[in-house]
Parts: sequence; structure tokens; C-alpha cells
Amino acid sequence: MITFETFKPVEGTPIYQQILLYIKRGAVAGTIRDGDELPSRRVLSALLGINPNTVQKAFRLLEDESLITSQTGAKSYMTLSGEKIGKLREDLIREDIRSIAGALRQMGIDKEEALRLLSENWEESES
Amino acid sequence: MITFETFKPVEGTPIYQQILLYIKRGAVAGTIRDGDELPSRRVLSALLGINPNTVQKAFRLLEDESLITSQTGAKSYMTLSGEKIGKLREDLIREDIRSIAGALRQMGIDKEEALRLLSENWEESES
DNA sequence: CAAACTGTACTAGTCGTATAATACAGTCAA
DNA sequence: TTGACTGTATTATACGACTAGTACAGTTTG
Repeated sequence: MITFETFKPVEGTPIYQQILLYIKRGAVAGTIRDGDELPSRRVLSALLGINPNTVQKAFRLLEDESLITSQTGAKSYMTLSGEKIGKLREDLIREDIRSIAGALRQMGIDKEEALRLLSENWEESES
Repeated sequence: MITFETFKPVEGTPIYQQILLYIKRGAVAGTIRDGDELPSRRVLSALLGINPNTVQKAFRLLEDESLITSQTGAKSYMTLSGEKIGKLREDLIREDIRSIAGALRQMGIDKEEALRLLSENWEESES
């Protein structure tokens, strides 16, 4: 059962997108595996203090990407493969790197300084 | 005069916030300096193809942070100081690093691998 | 079987972002 | 001084994210 214990929604980005990212990153990290059982829409929404429809939207999008399977009346499960995880990892990392590199470049920061900044502030930015 | 030539709005985040970031990052980079003249609300909105009210919202927030001064009837100008720029630089970088570090950590990526990924993909992620 | 769960669907409302149109007051230069 | 520009303010509309409540069909378990 996927727990969502470490899920802390942030304001500023849609919650359903944050749920999507939480699942995808968990899959890449290996903490979420193929066949894992997902909490029901109602249970998860109560746990997170959000609306069931918001959870449903996130789960529907996950199903659109074939990362979970849902069936009326039954529980939902992760459907992962090595190929899917590899794609996820590549996509997520590329997007994250593109984002930070663009931001730092706009501030006139070059590659060497970016590496130094990331190295110096890595531990400091614990969640 | 600040040009906004390299400003490309992205969908997914509010445009007024992107304008804020564009100005702040330019100030940190040194391409935007104290006393620089800002385009008028009407001119900039026409240039970017967005609504004047959206530009006004961004400029109002900049004035709330005392980064620009506005006066009815007259043009608006940047009001920067070394101290302000230093604060901006620290805040923006810290937030960016926190964001990428959190994302990569959620994917089970440690500091060494993060540095390697950033180094390998820095050039590739040109805007 | 029956109760308690599951996923799914729908309507209605709030809130923030963004647009559209207009108005008014102050500055600046021809 | 006059006209063209500035900043500022107002009202109305549209849309997506999110909430709230309800309903129905299918599965699972006692």
C-alpha cells in the first residue's frame, strides 16, 4: 500500500499535479513498485484533507499514462515496467535540469558556479 | 530602456509572476540596473500580446517590493541598490536550489549523482 | 445475500488568473 | 496650452483549479 506519508502539498501548483509527481518520483526512486496497491479516492482525499474529485483527477491522468489500472468497484494498482520507469526518470530529470539551468542562466550564473552553488546548498535544502 | 526581448512566457505559471521573475533575474544578472526605464504598461502589454491589467499587476507587486517607482503620468524606473540585489540573488538562488534538490531527492538521487546530472545536461538545456 | 467498500459521473459554487472596455488624473514635450 | 503619452481604477466576462454534495454501478467480504 502506498502511504503518502511524505506527501506535503505546496500552494502555488495544482494539487492533482503534485500527486502525479509524487507517484512518478516514487516509481523512479523504487519506493513505489509494480503491483503496489493505491489507497481509494475517498480514503486518500480524507487523509490529505482535500476533495475526492481532486484525487480522482490525478488518478485519471495516471491511468491515461498507463501507470495505474482502475476498475469500477475494485482497488487500483500500479502497473509499472522497467521501460516505463526509465522513460519517467529521463523525462522528469530532463525537465528539472532544464528548469534550474534556465533560471540560473538568466541570473548570469555559469556552469561552474551553478555546480558550486548546488554542491554548497544541497544539504541545507533538506525538506 | 528594459527590452523584454528574451522574455518568453510559458504556460503553467501566471504571466505576472513570470514578469516579476524576469525583472528580478535581470537585476541579479546586472542586465537591468538602477535607474533603468521601464516600458509603459500599455506598450509592454501590446509588445507581449497580453492584457494591460496583467502587466499592471506585475508592476504593482514590484513596487510593493520597492524595486521600481511609479508616479501617475510619468514613466516608471528601477530603484535598485547593492543590498537589494544581494537579497534578491540569495532568495532566488536558494529557492531554485531547494526546488531541484527536493525533486531529485524524491527520486532517490544523491548529491554526487545530482552534480553529475547537472554537469552533463547543462549545455543541453539551452533555452 | 447484504453491507461496506470500490470507481465513476454529474451539478453547483468559490477563487485566482487573465481578458476586455472604459474612465480619469497627472506628466511631458511640441 | 494642447495633445499624446503616462499611471491608476473600475466593471464585466471567461476559464481552470478546487470544493461540496449527491448519485449510481460494480466488487469484495462477512
